[in-house]
Amino acid sequence: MYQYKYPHPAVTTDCVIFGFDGVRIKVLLIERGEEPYKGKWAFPGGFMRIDESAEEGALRELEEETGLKTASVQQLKAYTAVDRDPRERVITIAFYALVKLSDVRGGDDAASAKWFSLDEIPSLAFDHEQILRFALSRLKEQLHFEPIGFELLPEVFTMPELQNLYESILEVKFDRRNFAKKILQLELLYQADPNQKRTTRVPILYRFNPQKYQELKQKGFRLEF
Amino acid sequence: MYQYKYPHPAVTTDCVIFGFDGVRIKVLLIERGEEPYKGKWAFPGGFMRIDESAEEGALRELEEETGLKTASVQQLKAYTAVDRDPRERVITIAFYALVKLSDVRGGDDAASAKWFSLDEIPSLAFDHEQILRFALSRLKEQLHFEPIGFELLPEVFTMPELQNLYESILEVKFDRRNFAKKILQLELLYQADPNQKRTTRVPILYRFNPQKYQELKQKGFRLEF
DNA sequence: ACAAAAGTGTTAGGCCTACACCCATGA
DNA sequence: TCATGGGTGTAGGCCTAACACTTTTGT
Repeated sequence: MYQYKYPHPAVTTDCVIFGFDGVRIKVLLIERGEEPYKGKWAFPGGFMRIDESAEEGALRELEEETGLKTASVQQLKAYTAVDRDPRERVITIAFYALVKLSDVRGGDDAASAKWFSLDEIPSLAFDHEQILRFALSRLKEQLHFEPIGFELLPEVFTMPELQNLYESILEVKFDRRNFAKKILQLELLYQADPNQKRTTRVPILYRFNPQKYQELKQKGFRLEF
Repeated sequence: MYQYKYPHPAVTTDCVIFGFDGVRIKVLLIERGEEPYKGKWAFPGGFMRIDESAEEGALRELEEETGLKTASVQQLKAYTAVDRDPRERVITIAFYALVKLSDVRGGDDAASAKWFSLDEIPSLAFDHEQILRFALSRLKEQLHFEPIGFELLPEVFTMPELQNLYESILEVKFDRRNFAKKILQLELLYQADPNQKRTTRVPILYRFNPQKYQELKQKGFRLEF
C-alpha cells in the first residue's frame, strides 16, 4: 500500500500508432480484455510506473501489447477530464508514432492488436475518439512541414504511393505532375534501381535519402501543400 | 491519508504567461517562497486537485498566485522526467496563455509576480527553462498561422506596434511596407478612429475585427511570414 | 484494340520582395 | 532646419497551379 497526504491520480499512457498500406492510413488498436470497456477497442497503453518517464512507459506498454519495438514516440498531450475513467481518477498522456507496416507484419504477438482504416474505426474506449481526432490533426500538421511520409512507407516506394499517402492524410487531391515536381525538386529521393527499365507503365522505385533530409531540416525547410 | 495499491505520482500544472509591452515579449514569473528552489523564479502553478481537470487547476493556480483571470489556457505538454522534483515523483502539465499587459496592471495581488523580458530571464526552478523553450517555439509556430498578436496587444494599437510584436517573437526584421500590406490585405483590422487626423507623423490606430477573424479561421487561412 | 496508369514540360498569374519618396513633427 | 518616424506604390522574379499528350501493359 502506498500512502499520500493528498489524493493522487493514476497516470496512464496511450499510443496512437499510424501505418500506411499503400492506399490508406491505418491505426493500430487493441481489443480490451478487461473492464472497464471490456470488448471495446482502445489504443495500446497502460499504467506508467513510478520509476519510468511517461515516454518510457508508453514504449514499454506498446511492446508488451503489440510486440512493436519503436525507437520513439512523440507526445501529443495529457487528457485529464475528471470522469474519463470510471474506476478512479486517471489522467492519460497520449503519444503517437509512425511505423512501417512491414515492421509489424511478423511480430504481431498480440492476437488482439489490429490495424484499422480510418473509415472502419470502431467505437473506442474512454476518450480515445477525442485522442484520435487530435492525433490526426497533428499528423496533418506535421505532414505539411516534414517529410514524414518516409517513416510510414517501406524502404522502396513509388511516386503514386507517396502521393496516395499525402492525399490520404490531408484528404485532398493533387495534380500528379505538380506533386512529383514539388517532391523531386527537394532532391530528397533517389531512384532505388538506376537500371530499372524505363517504361511508363511501371512506376519508378524510389528510396528516401535520410542524409539530405537532415541537411534540409537544419536549414529549417518547409514542404507546403 | 490516501492509500493506493500502486504508487501514484503527484500532478502539478504550470502556466507560461506571455505579454507584450509594445516593444518586447514578456513572461510572467513567480518567486518561490518555499523549498525546493526557494528564492528561484518559476511559472505560476501548483498541485492539481483530485476533483478538477488540469486546465481548471492551471486557471485556479494562476488566479491565486497572480490575480490574473484568464478565460483560457492552452496545453503544451506533460513533463514526466522521474527526477524532475526532489520531493517525490511529480509530473507537471504545462500550459500557456497570451494576455494583454493592461489586464494585469491593476490586479497584481502577488507581490512576487513579475514580468521579465526574454533577455533578462533569471535561472528557473525545476525544468522550467526547458518548458520555456518549448513554449517559445509553440508561440512562434502559432504566430505563423494565427493572428495571435491581437491577444497580446491592447484594444487599440498601431501598425509599428504590431510589427514589433512579430519581429520580437519571430526574431526577424520585416520591411515596413510589405508588412503593412500583408496585414492589411487580410482585412482583419479597421481604423479605431476614422476621423483621426491623417498626418504621417502620428501612427494610425487600429482595432482587431474578431468577426472577420472567425470567418478566416473557418476557411482555414494561413498567415505566412 | 481499348482502357488505365504513369511519365513528362510549358505557360500564365499571383504573391512576395526589394526599393524611394514625401510629409509632419520635435529637437 | 535637420533628423526621425510613418505613410504609401510599383516593378521584377519566383513559385504555384492549370493543363495535354504519349507510352505501355493488361484485359
